[in-house]
Amino acid sequence: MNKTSTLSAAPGGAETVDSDQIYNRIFDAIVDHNLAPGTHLKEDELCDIFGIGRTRMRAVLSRLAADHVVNLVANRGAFVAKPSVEEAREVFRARRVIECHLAERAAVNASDSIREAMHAHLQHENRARAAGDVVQVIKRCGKYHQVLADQADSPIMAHFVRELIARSSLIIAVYEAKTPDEAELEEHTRLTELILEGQGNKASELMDRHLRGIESRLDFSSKDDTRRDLRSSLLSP
Amino acid sequence: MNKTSTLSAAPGGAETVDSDQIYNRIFDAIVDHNLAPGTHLKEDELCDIFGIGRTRMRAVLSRLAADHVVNLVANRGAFVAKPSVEEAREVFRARRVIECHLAERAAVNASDSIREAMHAHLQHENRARAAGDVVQVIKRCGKYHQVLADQADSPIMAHFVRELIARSSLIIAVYEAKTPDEAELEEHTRLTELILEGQGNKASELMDRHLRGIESRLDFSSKDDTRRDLRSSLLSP
DNA sequence: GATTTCATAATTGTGTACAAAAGTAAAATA
DNA sequence: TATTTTACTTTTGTACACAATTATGAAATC
Repeated sequence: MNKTSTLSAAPGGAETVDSDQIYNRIFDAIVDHNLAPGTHLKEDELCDIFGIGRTRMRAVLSRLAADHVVNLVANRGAFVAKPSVEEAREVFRARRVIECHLAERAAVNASDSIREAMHAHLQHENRARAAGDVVQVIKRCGKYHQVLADQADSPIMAHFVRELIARSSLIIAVYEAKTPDEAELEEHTRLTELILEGQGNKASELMDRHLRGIESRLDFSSKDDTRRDLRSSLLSP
Repeated sequence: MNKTSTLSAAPGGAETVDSDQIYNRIFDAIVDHNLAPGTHLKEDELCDIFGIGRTRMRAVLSRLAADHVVNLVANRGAFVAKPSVEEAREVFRARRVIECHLAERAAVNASDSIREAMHAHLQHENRARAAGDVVQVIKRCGKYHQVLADQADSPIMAHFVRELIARSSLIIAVYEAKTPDEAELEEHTRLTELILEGQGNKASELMDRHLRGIESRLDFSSKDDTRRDLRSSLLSP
């Protein structure tokens, strides 16, 4: 009954919810396909859901807009972004440029901490696959690229990748891949091997093929929009 | 005496200033070194200067923070960013990755429109140099990279470059280059030639050397902060 | 004199009220 | 019936008031 409440310190004090949490909640909901592209994010509704005023919710929506996962339309409000075909191609082009570089760099700097982080993630990924949890598999696949980027010791490019992955998730939502795909997991495993072996060039090449593969499996045809209930999309997990 | 006022249309109507203009005004002031790194951007002061309320000014400052040219510190406000040495290195690393790719891509797609845009810009650059206008030369040098990025037909990466250039400008402000540099202009000319000749590889290589050159001329020593008056920094041009 | 304490001022944080714009649907018109 | 008009509702845009926090400087203490 108590929002996100970490129990308040002051006696009877009006606890305030962390804006960052709300931002992450919505960001994740979008990336995890719990909020369909095109969904109108009404301010009052969100304020009710999270128990904050419009001022702060507006700031959250601005941040999401800066990440390009939300569009702000003047006098109409915030909408979950709905990438165009051109935008989709651009996102994957940028990903190839940056992620190939980061894969190579991670390979050159291959260390125990990288090994640890990558293996930990691959375990999650395989576990989800073994359990047949399709939703989890999709989430983990996206996460793999983030984990890799974070290990390349290039925070600025890792930040770009974060945005590009989120946008990719929207692209996949709009232009749903024909095959949910098996090869993707294998490629993650192989790519991890190459990086840990310090094979920078090969890692970069595989990353390029991998990303082209994902892009080529997209289905660029018109789809009908599916709508969902805001409250259940955001409050369920 | 009348702020930014484009004379209002409605009779006696309270004209409203465009937030985008204000955003650009401050962004440019930062990039053009009219606003020193570390400067406290007080909300009330800015509101007085531009004649808008705090709500809108806050939105503008958030956008600048998303660009990483301004830092938002909780309960203390907005400050012009002051990049650390590590951040400086990261920015230039990212620039090399992205701009080398864009230079190559521009060369591959070399067209008349690219020739036109690049030559037009180089003229400005040389004119400023001929006139001995040091401030203008610095501005134009940064702009060159933006013009080039915009010609590579990769809007997402061009957008990343825009942010990186702005951050580079702050880096240069903090770790002022020893030599204002002559070679830089020459390299721009040579790079333009390579691109228009369709020599992608060589263009990419020269861009790499060019960016490393700029970075290597930075002076990473402690500097004292210089402060300036907000109003004169923002309203003069 | 240097440091701490405290009162006051300056500044940011956030909800809310009201204005402006856009959406909606019933009534009027062709 | 199809279209336009109009009144009404919903939603966003913005300023502002007040709360919370931080900065400042004078007085007190060592």
